[in-house]
Amino acid sequence: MPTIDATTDATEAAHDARTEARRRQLLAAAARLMAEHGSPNVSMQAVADGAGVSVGLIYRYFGGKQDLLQAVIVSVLESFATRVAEAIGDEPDPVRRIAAAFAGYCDVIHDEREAALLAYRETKSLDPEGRRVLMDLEVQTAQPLVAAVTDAVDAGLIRPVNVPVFAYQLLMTAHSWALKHWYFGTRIAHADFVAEHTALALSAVLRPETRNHYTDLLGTLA
Amino acid sequence: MPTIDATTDATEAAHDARTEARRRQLLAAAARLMAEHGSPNVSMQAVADGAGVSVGLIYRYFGGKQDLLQAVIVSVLESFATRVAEAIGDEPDPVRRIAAAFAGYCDVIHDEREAALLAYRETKSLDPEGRRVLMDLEVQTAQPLVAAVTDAVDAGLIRPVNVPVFAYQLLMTAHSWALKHWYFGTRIAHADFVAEHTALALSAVLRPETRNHYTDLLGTLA
DNA sequence: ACACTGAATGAATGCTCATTCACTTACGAC
DNA sequence: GTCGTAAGTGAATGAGCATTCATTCAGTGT
Repeated sequence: MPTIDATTDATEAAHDARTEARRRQLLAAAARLMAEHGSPNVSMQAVADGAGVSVGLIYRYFGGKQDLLQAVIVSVLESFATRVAEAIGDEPDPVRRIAAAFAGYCDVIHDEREAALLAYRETKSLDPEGRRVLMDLEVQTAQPLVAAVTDAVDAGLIRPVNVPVFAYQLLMTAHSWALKHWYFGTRIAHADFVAEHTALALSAVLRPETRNHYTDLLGTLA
Repeated sequence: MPTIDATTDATEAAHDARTEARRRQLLAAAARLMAEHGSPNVSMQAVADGAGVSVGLIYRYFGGKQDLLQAVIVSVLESFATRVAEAIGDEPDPVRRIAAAFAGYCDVIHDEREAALLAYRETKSLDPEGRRVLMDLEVQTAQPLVAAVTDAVDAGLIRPVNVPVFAYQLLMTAHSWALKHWYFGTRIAHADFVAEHTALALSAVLRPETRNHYTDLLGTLA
């Protein structure tokens, strides 16, 4: 039995776990502060204080402020992608899968409104390489929706549309809950917002002969 | 004849004109630089250089950096409002007025893409009072669209919808050309983007019996 | 116990930048 | 021409901040 290897493995695992925890702790503090005040208005000292740690330590985990900001945004987008994937589940009907994916996006945005805005506000100040990563991630996140729309078109359930454009329209609608919360927030409840936009989007593309299968999704537009 | 008053009036007018010109010159330089690099990355020195004046002069025209930023965003939104109002013209058919207003928004956003993004990115760093002003301006800009949708509903041309939500959906779609230009820019021409979204939005809400009046706007969804 | 390794600290460094102000220049009134 | 007022200048000030690094601390193997 390789006792030595086992010990080193165990300690290494413990080490990695602690490192990961620290990293997450720093990211969480940075995300909270940057979402609230904007990255340029948050000093490294403030992040350190927020995490209950000294400034110097941040530099053991991140290359610098730029790197920290990028890591914050990446972690936000990754959590979005994960949650959206979960939300869709295994709905077989492509049209209902569109609705489920859209609702998933909307709910994630609703829960992480400030974080979503952070990504919009601060992306510009990243280096080109960092921006590319974020764009890739976002396109990834949109993939389930694109797939569902493609399936619906292929199955003849909806009229032919420009798939990437239609799918991104839905994505942007979800984002708009965060971007224009000051407007929508006082005019409509989130659940109604989701229902209304689901109905609008589907009403635009459903074929007349398939509309009556989805009256539950069309609401007053049925 | 009040010669003295006339002279003072004339010189005062000339004075005001020069002051206005300077102000615009400074705003233009600031807008260009801030749109490109983001307000926090643009020093007052850089704005001064960009406008070909000295730093100190900026403080004769604006209270400080914060004030300058706010003035830049306000001027951008005001130019948007003006251009949109022009674009709509006097189309009598409410449905076609919706289409015209939407196209107007889209064109303005297309022409001033960077400026539009500036408003999104930097609003957070304004004081609450400044933000309120910007929100008012944006709602003003949306008014023609809200009015057109209201008319269309009242005239029974489209199904009843949540008017402010539907109108803002269109506004956000126009904005999304700027927000996601990295995505749409390589996938669809601007004119096609406008046509596709006009068709989608109208297809969602037009009554079956009125659809055939607007086949030109519905394109492939007719 | 002891030495060793890496985690953690926080004061010191050096830079950038907004803002000020003592001074200069341009210009209209007389 | 010359006086007064307003426009314009740019070096100096001082605050804030990212980043570094000499030092301390804590845990682990022997």
